[in-house]
Amino acid sequence: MEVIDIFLRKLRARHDISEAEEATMRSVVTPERTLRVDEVAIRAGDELTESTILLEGFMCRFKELKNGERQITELHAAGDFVDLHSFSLKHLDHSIMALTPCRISTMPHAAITAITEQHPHLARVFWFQTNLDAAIHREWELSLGRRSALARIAALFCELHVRLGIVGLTQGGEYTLPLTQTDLAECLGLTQIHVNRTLKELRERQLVHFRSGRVRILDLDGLVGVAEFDPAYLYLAHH
Amino acid sequence: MEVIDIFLRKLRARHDISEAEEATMRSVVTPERTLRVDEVAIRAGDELTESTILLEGFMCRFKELKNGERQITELHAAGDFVDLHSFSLKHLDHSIMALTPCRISTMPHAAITAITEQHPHLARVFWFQTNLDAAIHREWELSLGRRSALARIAALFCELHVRLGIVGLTQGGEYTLPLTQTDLAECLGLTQIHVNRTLKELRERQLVHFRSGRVRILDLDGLVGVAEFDPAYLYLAHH
DNA sequence: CGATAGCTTGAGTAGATTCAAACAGAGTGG
DNA sequence: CCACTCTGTTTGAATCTACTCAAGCTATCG
Repeated sequence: MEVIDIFLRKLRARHDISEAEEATMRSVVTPERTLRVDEVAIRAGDELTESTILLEGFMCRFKELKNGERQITELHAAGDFVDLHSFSLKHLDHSIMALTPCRISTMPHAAITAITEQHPHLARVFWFQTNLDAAIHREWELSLGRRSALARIAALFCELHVRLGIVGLTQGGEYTLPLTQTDLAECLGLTQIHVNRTLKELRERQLVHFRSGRVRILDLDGLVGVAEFDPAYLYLAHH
Repeated sequence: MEVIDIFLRKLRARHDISEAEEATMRSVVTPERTLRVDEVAIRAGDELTESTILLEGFMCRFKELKNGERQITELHAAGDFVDLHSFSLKHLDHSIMALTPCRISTMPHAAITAITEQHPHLARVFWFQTNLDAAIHREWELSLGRRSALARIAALFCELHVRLGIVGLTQGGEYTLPLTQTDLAECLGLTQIHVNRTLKELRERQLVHFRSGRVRILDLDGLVGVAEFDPAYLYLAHH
């Protein structure tokens, strides 16, 4: 499979991308490279001149407090433009790291400038993608601020089920998610221990099974109900 | 004072805006109108054809759970483009309401399309503004997920001190913030009662006073310390 | 086979919530 | 002008969700 196919698949889940636009993007991406587990790809504050496209694996954006506590603010899956926002921000207020081994490619900011000036539609598509990240942030704020631990985990599993489904990374109600319970805890604003207990409850309620890096949804309706999950914030309803 | 001066002041805090760009924006904004307290200006899901600029007062974006619990995901102050993201999203996943009486103006999406195609620099400025909202969302995720109640309130007061300072709405360490404790609770993922107790503690520690809609910072360094507030996420340093 | 990372469980605790009640201030109508 | 109401604030007591500390378990890997 060609390098950035999965990236195009993600864009096409929400937009019509022409052959010409596709060709333009293909022509400006750099050769892929790999990241090790826990490798910090982008450090808060660094001056950036290119944006990263995730082709395989899971990455995350995170912020930290002085005591070492970490909050993951968004999970990234294959196909995501993980730091497109650095194009206009120039440096980031947070860091981005690999949670699993990853393959990535990049798009130089100079190329993005050219694209946005020559392809107004693509400019709006890119802008949309960063707005989508913001929408995910807002949904996570709702989880962190108001959802119970049980609903929080349920909502995260629902979100990933949809997002991974778009790019063909689900098998029915199952998908690979090679994160530790500690990683999940850092997404959810909980402790690893409480995540463990809550996963047990989700399992006992026959809603979802999380084991050795794989999510098996046993009762999607039930899970959606517990989470009060409404996928509207993922903006998939086509235009 | 001219209608959208405060909006331009906010943009100019982070970007150079030319006379021509200013003139273009002035020519496309609609006459101002007012909102009552608690008036929902934009309802989740509505098809939108214009974006709203807040000229005076406080508004918020929020999401709700079925039991009526509400999470405010961002506060908006005078000068903010409260739903610029609706330009590319077309409808929103959340609602936006007035927390105080407000004066607003709007910019039609058709005008924004024209601006972005004819003024590439302004296009990037607008994109930047939505990325700034996302940065604020991320910082709030950190608060909601990892900060204690005390640090959370402190961080919010620090953020507003900076954001209101940009547009000239602070008087030294003081500013007007006509929100109820319930409003604050909905920003912070806490109950009103716990907000009340925590405000008391901030007062007793001589860090900040919040009373009848006014914030008086007594010890800015102390407040910043408690919050671990780093204004980097507000992107004021460079252009 | 020991070392390490990750998962599981138990016991005790703390931070925040719920429920309840009272108080303060602003606005309204008799 | 006072009684009344409404909204918002304050405080107390009891409770609960999630956290901390501690220990043991499991699987993997050199």
